[in-house]
Amino acid sequence: MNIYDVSQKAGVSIATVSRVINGSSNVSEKTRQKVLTVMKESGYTPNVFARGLGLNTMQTIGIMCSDSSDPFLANAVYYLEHSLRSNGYDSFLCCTGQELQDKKKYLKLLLSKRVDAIIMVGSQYLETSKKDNHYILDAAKTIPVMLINGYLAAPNVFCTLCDDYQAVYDATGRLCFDNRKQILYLYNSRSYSGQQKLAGYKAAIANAGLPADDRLILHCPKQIQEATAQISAAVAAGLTFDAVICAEDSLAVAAMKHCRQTGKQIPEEVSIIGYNNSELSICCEPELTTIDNHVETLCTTTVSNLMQVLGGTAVPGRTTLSNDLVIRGTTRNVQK
Amino acid sequence: MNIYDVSQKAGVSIATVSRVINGSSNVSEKTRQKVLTVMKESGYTPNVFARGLGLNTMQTIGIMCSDSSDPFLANAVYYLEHSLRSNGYDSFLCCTGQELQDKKKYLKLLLSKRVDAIIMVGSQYLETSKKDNHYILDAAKTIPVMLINGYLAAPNVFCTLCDDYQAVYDATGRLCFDNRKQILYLYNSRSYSGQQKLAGYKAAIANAGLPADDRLILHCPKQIQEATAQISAAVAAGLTFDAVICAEDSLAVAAMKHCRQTGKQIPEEVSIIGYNNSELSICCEPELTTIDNHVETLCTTTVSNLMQVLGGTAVPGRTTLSNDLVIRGTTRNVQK
DNA sequence: ATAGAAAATGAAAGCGCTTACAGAAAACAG
DNA sequence: CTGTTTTCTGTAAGCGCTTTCATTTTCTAT
Repeated sequence: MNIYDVSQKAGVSIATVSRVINGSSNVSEKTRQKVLTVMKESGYTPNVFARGLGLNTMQTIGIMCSDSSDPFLANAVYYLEHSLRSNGYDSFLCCTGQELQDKKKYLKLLLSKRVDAIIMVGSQYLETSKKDNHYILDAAKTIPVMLINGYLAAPNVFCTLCDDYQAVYDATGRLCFDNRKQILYLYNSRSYSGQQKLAGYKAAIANAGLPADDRLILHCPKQIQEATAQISAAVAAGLTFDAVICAEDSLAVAAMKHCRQTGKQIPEEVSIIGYNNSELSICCEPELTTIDNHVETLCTTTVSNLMQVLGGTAVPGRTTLSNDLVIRGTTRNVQK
Repeated sequence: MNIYDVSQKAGVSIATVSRVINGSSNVSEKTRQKVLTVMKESGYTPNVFARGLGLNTMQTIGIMCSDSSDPFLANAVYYLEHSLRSNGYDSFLCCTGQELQDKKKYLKLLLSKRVDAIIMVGSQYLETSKKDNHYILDAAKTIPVMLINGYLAAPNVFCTLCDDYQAVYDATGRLCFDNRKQILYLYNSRSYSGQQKLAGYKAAIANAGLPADDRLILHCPKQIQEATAQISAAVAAGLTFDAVICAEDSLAVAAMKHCRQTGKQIPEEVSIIGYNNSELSICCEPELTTIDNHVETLCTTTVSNLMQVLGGTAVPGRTTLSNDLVIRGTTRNVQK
């Protein structure tokens, strides 16, 4: 069943059928109805390939995500897909992993599939070396690139970020206000947003008049068990702390495990703050105080920006959204 | 840059270039190299639309998944994508949600995109009413449909399942062996695999000579907090138990929360077993004994079956894999 | 060398759709 | 009822690729 068959059944030319399919206004109402009826009755679906060949667009957006088993990213992908769909676009998901080479490969793949734009979710897509970001700029020469939680100033690249600096600054400030003196900072990624978070931490420490102590800044693996071991090793080597702020909820869970294993009471002796307000944060006991970065808003904003870009409307290169601190059971004020 | 340009630069006809692209054997080595060089130098990529038009295939598999934020499904999607990719196929992911209408819509969408096959991951795709599964059979008339964790006997439908019945039977048996007498069963989904699990539970209970008590079978929401509330409500209404076996890890976490809130010691007073061996299971304290259903194997097996189907090799309609019980800290033998 | 078989190549006809252009029908004014 | 617009419809030329079929080149065995 192709457009020709439809045109025959409806007694018109294929051009007219095509016009009906594409909603062209140059079709009389009577003809339109006739064609629509035939299409419905015969269950006709236009061939996407032929359509793509003619229009050179597939109404499809490529989504790149480093790891869909990361809860934050999985959620983001979910919201992105839905938001795109409700705007009439389909999506093409790639789970790229962390390797630069793979990212390049998948990006090329998406370009070869002729997607209309690319959304990269996760700051993992920004390499520390500027030269390594070149593959993104290359893609942006062809189609718009949307970056979630990363920032790259370049033409045709549009970024949506949450204000990680401010969020960590505020959260750390709260720990200081609660009279914590040795605030441990756990992080996993050195990405753009990772740097922002760290900067927020440092600024808050300085602002509270606490000494800057690099031993309190600990890089951890993402996996809970490994991270727990890392913390325990640091403690065995002399590290002490009375609060922890983490760049990810999973690290906060690791910190909680460590505390439980070593008998430190939460929140009496140690306050802990996570990041992402993920499912993990309400699995623990006590439940985790954490920073909510509003994944859904992040995603819908990105898609709405993208729609504007595709529609030819100008959009700022960077859109920043704010976060909230969700207070639960792992933080408490201590009397000095 | 199209195939014509390449053919000109290489001094051959477009037919020859096409043969090189498609790895046809009827090209002399010298010509092949010449063409390959030109393609590389000019960065040429074949246009997928034109290619699809000619070949009527896109080398793309549609993946349907009800909710990519579910850790089990997210993992599955990840493994599926990778496995497909390494077999030269791209994938097209749809997060359909639970609504039958949406599932139908997305399935239609995938068909209209001319995917070469469809993988449905999660038993959510099998409705209790047989008529509601008709949309799957319709799709199977056109392209192969692979079902993960669901079973539907139909031509061109191929199912990969883990042996949920046996897994729950064994796990429940172990609780019996540990002298537990009131084994609570928590489940969320009434899907095919959900039914299998429940049947395994009932059979084990019967086999151990314990009385069948429907009050011990509790349907819970998936969300941890809601599930916890549900359990607490049942307990307030008179429910007692000394062991819990769950159809999902999240329900086990909920059970643990309930126990902690009501002061029941795990595993001294209550044993708990989860399902999926997800990240959740090592977040809790003590860590959760759980059933590992080997997502990765499930996915690679499915893809490998699919490749055979696409290659024209016969494949059984059902492939069943076995599970393992991973013993951690939430189970213990009690002396009677 | 040469007939015959095998391998390599090219010309051209689609694949199903969009769209520029031209022509027909309808609408309108006088 | 004619001449002029305006609206609608059809014809045909692509879009970039695959593939059949015919043709040319190369190889093999005599």
